[in-house]
Parts: sequence; C-alpha cells; structure tokens
Amino acid sequence: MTERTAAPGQRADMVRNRRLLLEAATAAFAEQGVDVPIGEIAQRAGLAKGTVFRHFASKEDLLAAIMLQMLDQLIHSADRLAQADDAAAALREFMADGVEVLAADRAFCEVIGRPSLQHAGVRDAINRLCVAAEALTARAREQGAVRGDITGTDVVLLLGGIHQTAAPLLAAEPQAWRRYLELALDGLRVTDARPLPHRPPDRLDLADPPALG
Amino acid sequence: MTERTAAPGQRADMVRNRRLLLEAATAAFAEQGVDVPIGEIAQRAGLAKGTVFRHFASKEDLLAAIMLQMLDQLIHSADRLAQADDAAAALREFMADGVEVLAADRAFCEVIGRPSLQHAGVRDAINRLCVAAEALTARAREQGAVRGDITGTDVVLLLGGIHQTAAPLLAAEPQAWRRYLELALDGLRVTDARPLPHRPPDRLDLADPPALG
Amino acid sequence: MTERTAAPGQRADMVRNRRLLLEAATAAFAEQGVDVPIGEIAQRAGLAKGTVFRHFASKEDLLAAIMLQMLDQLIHSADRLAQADDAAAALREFMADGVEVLAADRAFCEVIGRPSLQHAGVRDAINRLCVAAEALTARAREQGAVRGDITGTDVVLLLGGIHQTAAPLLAAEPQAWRRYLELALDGLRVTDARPLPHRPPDRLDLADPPALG
Amino acid sequence: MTERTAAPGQRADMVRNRRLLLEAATAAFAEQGVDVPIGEIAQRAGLAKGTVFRHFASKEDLLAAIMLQMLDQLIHSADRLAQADDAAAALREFMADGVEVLAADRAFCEVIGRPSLQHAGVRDAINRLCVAAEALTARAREQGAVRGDITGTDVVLLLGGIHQTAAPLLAAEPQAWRRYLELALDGLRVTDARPLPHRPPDRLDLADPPALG
DNA sequence: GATGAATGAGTTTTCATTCAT
DNA sequence: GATGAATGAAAACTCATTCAT
Repeated sequence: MTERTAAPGQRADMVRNRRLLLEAATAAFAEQGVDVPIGEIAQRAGLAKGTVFRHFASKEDLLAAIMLQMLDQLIHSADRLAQADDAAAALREFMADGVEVLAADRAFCEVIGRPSLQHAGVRDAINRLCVAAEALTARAREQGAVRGDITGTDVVLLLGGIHQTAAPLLAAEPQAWRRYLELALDGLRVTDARPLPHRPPDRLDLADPPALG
Repeated sequence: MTERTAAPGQRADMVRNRRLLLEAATAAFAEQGVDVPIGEIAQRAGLAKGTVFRHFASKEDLLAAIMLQMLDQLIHSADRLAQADDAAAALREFMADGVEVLAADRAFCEVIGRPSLQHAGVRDAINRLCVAAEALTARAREQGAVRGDITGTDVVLLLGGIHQTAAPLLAAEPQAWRRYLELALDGLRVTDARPLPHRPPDRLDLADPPALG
Repeated sequence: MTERTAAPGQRADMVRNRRLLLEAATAAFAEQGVDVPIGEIAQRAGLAKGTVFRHFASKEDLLAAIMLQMLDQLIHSADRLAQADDAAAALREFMADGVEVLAADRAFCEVIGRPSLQHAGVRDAINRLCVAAEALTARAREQGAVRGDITGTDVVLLLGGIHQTAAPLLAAEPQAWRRYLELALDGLRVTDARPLPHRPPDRLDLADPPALG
Repeated sequence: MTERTAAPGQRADMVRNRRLLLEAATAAFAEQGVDVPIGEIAQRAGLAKGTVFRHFASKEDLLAAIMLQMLDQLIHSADRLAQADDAAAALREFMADGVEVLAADRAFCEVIGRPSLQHAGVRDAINRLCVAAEALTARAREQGAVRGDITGTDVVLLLGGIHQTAAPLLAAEPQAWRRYLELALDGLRVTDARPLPHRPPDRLDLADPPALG
C-alpha cells in the first residue's frame, strides 16, 4: 500500500522475494543446520542462487538476518510480557516461547554455541534480548517468583540449555522440552538453597571473532 | 603374546601416533565442531593426512572413537559413584564430571543434538550411560535427594543442557557452568512442586539414520 | 537422469561449452581410457573442473553419455543400412563403421569388456544395437551372404573383437583393422564348415552390477 | 651367475614368497584388472606390502613379470606345437590355449590395448611370441590349412581379438570364446576369397612410451 | 533485477611408494 | 629380509561466490 514509487512492480517483487527467501532459509536452517547449501535454500524459495546473493552479500549475512529475526521476535515477546501483572506466569510464557522458537532450529544452537559470533548485529541483538529479559526477570524477583541472584541473562542462557536438554528427544517427542522448562522454573524458584556459585552474568560478553591466521 | 616383546619400537611409535592423533582430534572437534577438516587434525597431530586414515577408516569413525572415549569415561564415572554412600554428593560429582567433559566439546553437542546418530556404537554407549546414570539416580531418589519422577536419562540429558546454557560464556568464564549445575540440582531437589509434565524418558530412543534419498 | 540440465538451448555459451566438453571427453577417454582424470578433460575443454560436474553429475554419467552417443550413432547406421538392397555390402559397411568408431576408443573397450555395466542406459543401448544389427544380419542370412547360425549379436561382438585385434597396430597403422574386418567377413561367409560351437548369443545378457559387499 | 651364497634358508623363503606373490598377483590382475591395489595382492599372497616392493621395484614391474610369464607360456606352447604333424590341429590348439589364457585375464587386455607398452621386456616377449607363432603358422600355410597371406603376428593378434569378442559374454558363458575361435579359424582357412587388404604385420612395431609432458 | 553457468578452493578418501624398526 | 606405518600426491566431488547474459 505504501510502496508507490517509480517501479512499483520491481520493488514489490523484491520485497516478495526477500520474504520467500527468508521463509525458505529459516525452514532450511532449522531443519538441516548451518551447513545447508545455499542452492537448496534458493530452490525452496523458488529463486535462483544468484538472487540470494543480491539480497544478502554472503551466506553468513543471510544466517545473521534470520537469527536477528528470531531474536527480535523474542525481544518483542519479553517487552510485552514485562507489562504483565503476574510476573511468574509472564516469565514462564517468555521462556516457553523462547524454547519453542529454538526448538525448531538446529542452526541457532550451532551459532549460539560458538565461542565467537561473527556478526556484531547478532551479538547486539542478544544483548538487547538480555536487557529485555532482565526487565521481565526483575519483576519476577521483586514478586518473589524467582530467587534473588538470577538475572535476565541467566534466563536467556537457560532458553538454549532447556532446548538442548530436550533436543535428543525432539524427533520422537516434540513437546519434551516442557518437562525441562518446568524443571528449570522449579530451580529458579528455589529460595532456601545455597546461593548459586559463580557471579551472575550481566551481559553476554561475546568475543570478537579471532583474527585470521 | 604380550605386548612387550618382538618389535617394541615400531609398535611404540604407532601407539604414540595414535595417541597424538586422538588428542589432536579431540581438541580440534572440541574447538571447531564436527566440520573441522581432517587435514587440520593431522597437522595438529604432526602427521600426514593419510596417517589419519590408516588409524580410522573414515572421519565418521574417528569422531565416533572420540565420542565413545568420552562416553566410556562418563559411564565409568557413573558406575564408580553409584557405590558412594552420599548419593546427593555422588550425583553432583557425576554431573560436574559430565558437564566438564562436554564443556570442552562442540562436536559432542552437534552429534548429540542430531535427529539421528550414524554410529550404532555411539547410540549404544549413550544408552549404557543412561543405564549407569539411572543406578546412580535411583539411589539419590531413595535417599530423597532427588524428586521421584527424575530418571537417569533425565540426568544425562541435563548434562548437555547445562553445558549448552553456559556455552556462550565459556570463552570468557570457563567455570560458569557450575552456576547452572547448581541451579539444575536445586530444581532436581524440589519436592513440593507440581509433578513435571511429559513422561520421563526411560531410554534415549535415538532413531536409526534415515534411509538414503 | 544422466543429463543435468533443464531448459534446452538457453545459453549459447552453455551449449558451446557442453559441446567442447563432450569433444574433449570423447578424445580423452578414447586416448587414455576410463581412468583419465576429470581434471584433464576439463583442461582439454578449456573449462574448470567444477563445470564438468555441472553438466554431468558424475564421471560415470559423463562416460555413459559418450558411450550412448557412440552407440546411437551405430544404431542409426544399422537401421539405415538394413534398408539397402545388397545385404552383404550393407553388412560390411556397418561393420566398417562400427570398428572405426571403436578404433578410436580405448574407453569403449574397457567398458564393454567389464563383467557388469553400471549404467542401465548403456546396457539398453547395447541391446538395441543388437536388435538393429540382427535386422541387418537377417537379410544377409536370407541372401546367403552370411552363414545361417550368425546373429546380430555375433556381429556386434565382432566389432569389438576386430578392433581389439588391430589395436596394437593402431598407432603405427591406423587402417590395419580393415585387414581383420575382411578376415572376419570371410569367416562369416563360410558355408561348408562345421557348425559353430556354442549357442549363438541372441541378446547381450549383461548383468546388473553386483550388490555392494 | 650361480647362486650358491651363504643363507640358503633365506633364499628358499624368497623363492617361495616370489611364487606366492606371482600367483596372487596373477589372480588379482586377472579378476580385477590393472587397477587392483598392491595391498590386495599382498594380502592374497599372505605377505606385507613392503615385501612386494622388495621383489618388484614398482607395480609396473610386477605387472610386466606376470605378462612375461603368460607370454612365455604361450611361446612355449607355440614352440612345442610347431613340431606337431597336423599343423591345422596344432594351430587350433595354440589359439585355444592363447585365448583361454587371455580369457582369464582382464589386465592383459588393458595392457595389450595400450598404444604403447612401458616395458621393453614385454614388447620383446610379444615379438618372440610372434616369431614362434610364425613358425607354427608357416607350417599351416604350407599344408594349405591356412590362407597364404596370414602371418604368425596375425595369429597372435587374433588371440586378443577373439577374447575381446567373447568378453562381454564371459561372466554368463565362460566357453563362448570357442564359438569365435572357430569362426576365426574358418576365416583363416578360406582360400577363394579376395586377398586381404593391408599388408600383413610381420612384427609388432610397438612404440616406445611417449616422453612425459 | 534475475538467472544460472562457471569458477576454483577445499574436502574426504585412496594408494603407490618409502623407510624406520 | 620382512614388516606395515607413514607419506603425500592425486582423484572425485561440493559449494559459496562471481559474472555474463
């Protein structure tokens, strides 16, 4: 509707292609991990390989775009839920959303587990997610729904951990992650335990990629 | 007859090379994941590429050997700790061992997270680990140190999950996993919570690799 | 299945490259046999290695395409000559064509002499050639130009045999095969000899490749 | 010249190993062609790979030794049969022997069909075989059992041709070559035909291998 | 802007040959 | 002399990326 510029057909096409491409790439990365060939992504999107490179300068960029998409979705979810009255329920919902998003995605785990992330944009988004999760978590702490030494970054990290716990069961039992989410929430709620060792991570201090050589 | 006689030199060299190779491969897989080229492993070991294939018929076999090595170590640990008097302490020690082993290893995560495992030997070892962990866990349950609906397979799965939780911090804070281990143990100890959803996994029902096509 | 491309005649460049490739491969296989490296074929064609695999999914497929090309040419020749009045002359011409085609080709001999052929397409083409040759041979038998117990498959097999007979002379005397063609034709014409031992082959019963193991 | 040296036991072992090796290599080359790995030959012989290279400086040399063995056997056969009264029968027997020897051997065909033979020894043996066959053939010509313009070299070349003719049938019908031997003999016997084209080959003028590059 | 053909570096794997024991 | 471990030069094949059409 808003896109009324000079070559409307072309522009609309590009937008449409970009959407098709992102959808196809999301699905392909999710199912097969980061090693899925660009050619397969293009094919799933009904596009030619060259078109992928017109939209994204490299495969790494495409992957980053998808990660950002997922992360933005989670940031949104955290922001929204930070307004909720029942912080405990809100935290559960956020974490369920988060694990479910990850559960569908092999590539995310592969990317997140790397000692260094290539894309500054992804690193930033993860940090923004931590901030958003901290807002949510702070309220839960205040309401006594979560122990005092748990941070938003802890919560974000737990998303990956819960997903990974259930990952080997994923094929046979797609909902198994709910079991481990509850287990984690029970752990988060414990108040009479010894304080957790190791200082709470306040921000993910993700390293720059190492210099080549 | 025994391995002391005849040609000690040659044999010793080969044993040494095999050790170098396994060490190099363990480190390389750990740092870079399963996609690390054989050539790099060979170089790290100070060997030629061909030598790797003299020791292991394929890259897959080499990877399996390393996974088996790690798994056997954990099975051993579980068996030993199942004899301990204090089941709670034994469980903590087992899990600490397990996470530490995994903490060093990207490849393990990638392999374990796959929908299907190629090597029957690795699948078997994982199942044996679950059995060994169940013995340990059963005693902890009996002693009231662990909630009633937690199985050995849960415990094994949690190893991967705890590692994954801490993975993004690994480079900057190598000991961060201890925090999440305690958090998980606190969750495991909770007795007044709602029962966990989803049925407990009794054995990892890892699928055979899908038929080609 | 053998040929990868979809849209015909799109790129003039591609068609040209494909032709160059087939010519180079034909020559290379002919001179050096099936073990000629793909890299050399590519180089002769002025292409990169990868381009060969864009046109043919595997070396086996490329080889099959060339074999099929040759076989189709011979089938054509047989079909055309089956219309001729003078069956004896037609048979000589067919066999001369056939030997000359083979004479240039080491790979053909190696492929044809194998206990099993990998490509169903090539097996089929050989059988079709036998059928076409039988039509030609039948007329020659009827005209008394060929003894009664000779089949089209005999004739096809003789092409390879005549070529092989002359092969060691090929470099020094490229036309030597004509000598052995006449000798074979003289044998085929003999009528007062004892009947040939061993039953005539009616179709080449080329086995499927053996199962792996 | 005489071998009367110190360690007779060792010598006996070497002789035995050489025999085992030649037998294994003959069988392996016969079944699988020249591309059979040295390792398989060694294994069949119950020897180590290194031992093969103690006996033969290269794979090419081993192959040459086996070819020479086969050729010597045929030369012997020709010499013996040249004494026989019935030259026609003798020629048939020689050719039957020859084809049968080849029939069992994929490697021979691959070697003989090459434009150039690497080993002077093999070239010489082939030429000696031609001489021996010529003696046999001369008698057959004199007795009118073979047309006048056929030479011993023709006969030798025909061995390969007859084998090649039957080769595609070899797996299914191991005796099929007899059919084509008779056909060839019938051709050789024809006396009322036009003289064969192309001059008779008197000696195989096998080229030296081309210079590298 | 889209296409997909071409490229070539990179990967696993094989195997003749060498050489230390 | 025998052994077989080590080597390294190919080989087939893949795939991100570039570029002519």
